[in-house]
Amino acid sequence: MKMPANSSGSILTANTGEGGEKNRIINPELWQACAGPLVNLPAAGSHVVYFPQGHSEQVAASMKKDVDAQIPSYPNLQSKLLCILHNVTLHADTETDEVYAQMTLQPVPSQFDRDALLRSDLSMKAHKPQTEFFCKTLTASDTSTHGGFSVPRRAAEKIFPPLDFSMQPPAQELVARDLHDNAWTFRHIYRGQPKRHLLTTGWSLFVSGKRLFAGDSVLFIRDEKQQLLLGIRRANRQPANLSSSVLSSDSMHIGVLAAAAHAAANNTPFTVFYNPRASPSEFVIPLAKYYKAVCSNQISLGMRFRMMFETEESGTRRYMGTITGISDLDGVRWKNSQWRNLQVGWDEATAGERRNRVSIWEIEPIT
Amino acid sequence: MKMPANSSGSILTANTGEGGEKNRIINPELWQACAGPLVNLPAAGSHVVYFPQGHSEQVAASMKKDVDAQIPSYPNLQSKLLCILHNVTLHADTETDEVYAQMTLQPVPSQFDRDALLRSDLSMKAHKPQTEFFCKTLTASDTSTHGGFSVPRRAAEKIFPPLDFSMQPPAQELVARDLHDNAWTFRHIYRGQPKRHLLTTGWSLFVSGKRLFAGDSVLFIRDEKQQLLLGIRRANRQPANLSSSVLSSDSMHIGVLAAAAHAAANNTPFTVFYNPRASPSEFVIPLAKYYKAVCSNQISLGMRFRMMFETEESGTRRYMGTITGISDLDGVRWKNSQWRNLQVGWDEATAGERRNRVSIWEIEPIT
DNA sequence: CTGTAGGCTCCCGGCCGACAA
DNA sequence: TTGTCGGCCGGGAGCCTACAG
Repeated sequence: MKMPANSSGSILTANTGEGGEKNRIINPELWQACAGPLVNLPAAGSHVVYFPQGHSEQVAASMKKDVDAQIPSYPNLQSKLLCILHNVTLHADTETDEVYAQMTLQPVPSQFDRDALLRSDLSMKAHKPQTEFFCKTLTASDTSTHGGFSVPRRAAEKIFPPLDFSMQPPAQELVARDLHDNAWTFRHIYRGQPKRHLLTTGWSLFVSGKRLFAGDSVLFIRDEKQQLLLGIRRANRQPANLSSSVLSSDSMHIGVLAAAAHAAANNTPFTVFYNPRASPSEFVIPLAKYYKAVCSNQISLGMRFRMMFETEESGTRRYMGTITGISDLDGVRWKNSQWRNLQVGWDEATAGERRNRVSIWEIEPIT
Repeated sequence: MKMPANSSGSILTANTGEGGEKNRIINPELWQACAGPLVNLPAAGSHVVYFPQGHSEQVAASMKKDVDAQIPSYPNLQSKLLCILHNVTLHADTETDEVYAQMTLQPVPSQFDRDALLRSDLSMKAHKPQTEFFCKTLTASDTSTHGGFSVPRRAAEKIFPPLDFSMQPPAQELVARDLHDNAWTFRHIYRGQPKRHLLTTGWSLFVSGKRLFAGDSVLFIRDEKQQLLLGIRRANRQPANLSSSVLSSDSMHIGVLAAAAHAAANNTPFTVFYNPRASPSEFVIPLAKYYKAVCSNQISLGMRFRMMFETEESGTRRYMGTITGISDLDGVRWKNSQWRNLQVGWDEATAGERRNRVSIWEIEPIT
């Protein structure tokens, strides 16, 4: 297991995977765009708090299977581990383009470390401004074999190179690279009555190559070098890697807990995968963020708060809610855990899909 | 976790998976045909020997990643566990059609149990005769969009319903069901100069639907009800589920060992997946087969033996070899393990791809 | 007996504007 | 502003035979 010494470096270091992925750097801006606006990975070298319970939840979500009563509890494994984050690498599944991050964590004795807190704090402030970016959910027409892709006007004007309007009709060839650095070329044309931006030749190859369907999203960004990049986000349709056919979900859950327990007992490094779009919540939290929330938020029943959510088109908006209870999510295995121990209600009735349990560092109290 | 009482029943019980797979019975004959002629699952209710080391090897093979030195050793976990096999269910990956079996094992105190041995013995004798079956490796022409599928003459005559040769040309519609019980229809026609059997209309849909390429194999069988079934076997091409993006391979290996260790310590059931075409060797061995080998085979250096292998077209043949050494495969974690502790050489020089380590129950000594 | 290639047909992939939400 | 449809053209999917190994 490698453990590079660059604990400073950039916020996101992209790198090769465990398996076959060639030695290819994943573009961090594109990864971030695919992961969504709420995702903010902690910096390599900083201190973090790791929640095995949350990790287990991600496994459950990926397998579409709840934690089984068979799973032994690990009485020596605490509900949170203070760790140093040695390494963060960005990845994308070669088959599905699903983005995920690999993190190497090493538990450290949990004595207060002012220096660690400061460094963690620094990494948090480094949240980059959103790059030039647009995201569109594909319509039936966009994905049918009958035609091309209808580009939203603003998107085309903001992201694509300007067309030469002296041509009749104005058109150009676009080249955009995906997470695996594959180049896709499209004919971009401005035509029709009324006039509109369209991607024609090359588009259907992309749709079939990525196996996209109506409801999936495509996003374009322009990176710092003015290069055009594109990524995809699949709709939350069912057929995920349901059962991996390699390991039972029980063994997976046990693997998560046993690996963390072993690492905690020996203060040795261990590796986790964080899958931002599969997981309901981040389970590796910057130490500074954690401390800030725990120290400053005085939690009480009836307390009002705001919380960020991602919108349909990859924006953010805040919803307001009220704390209705404080209790263990799992009183048997994880007693007195802070993982989603706040029961909440939401102001807006449409909030059916929002979670009814959150952790303290996810919310902003209203002062 | 269910634990049905039918410890007698049929050799192979097919059932639903952990995850979403609908409540669908996988046809045991088709599963067996896809798994290959050497695969012989132990019967539910019988006693087996489970080798965590072999299980770990399967995980490594599935991830294309060797076991890492980071994995803690489980000193309390023996290299073999005597278990009762509560349940065996057959599965096929919804995406790839890869066949695998889920087994529920429960460790039992390892005292000799004559009754268990007998029952295990019974299950072994029940090896069914091969059903009517053919298997063909797809050629470039079979998979090109230019044409259909050329059916080997003997195969068509043995498996397909007879054609009405009064027609000009003789033709019929075939319906065959795959592992997921999806029906595929093909036009079967006998034409050309010289005459031959071909599948035309419908064939290309099947090829693209299953994402088959030249080198992959397709197989047809007729089950007891004279129904036509078809399965596929992919060539050993690289892009497997390299990294699952859910769990690090370290955690997977730990999960395998920790689950087995926990089950062994408490005599509670645990679940494993056996993937016949990914794994180099079976790691759940019928107790009778194990005992027979251990008791009757007097192993010595220089001993001659035969061993079964699968041929190109899903037949079997024996190769001869000599035992060249007896030693631990992994002297650190698995001392004195019988898992592939025999080093061997093969008579035929072309045996480059054959393994140089085997376990005692895989070979037949030459008397 | 069966793999590949050439020929031929026609279906549907894919580009267009019309129209309406 | 943009989703869907009807029109329409051309390339390639797919059925056939010929030929060779």
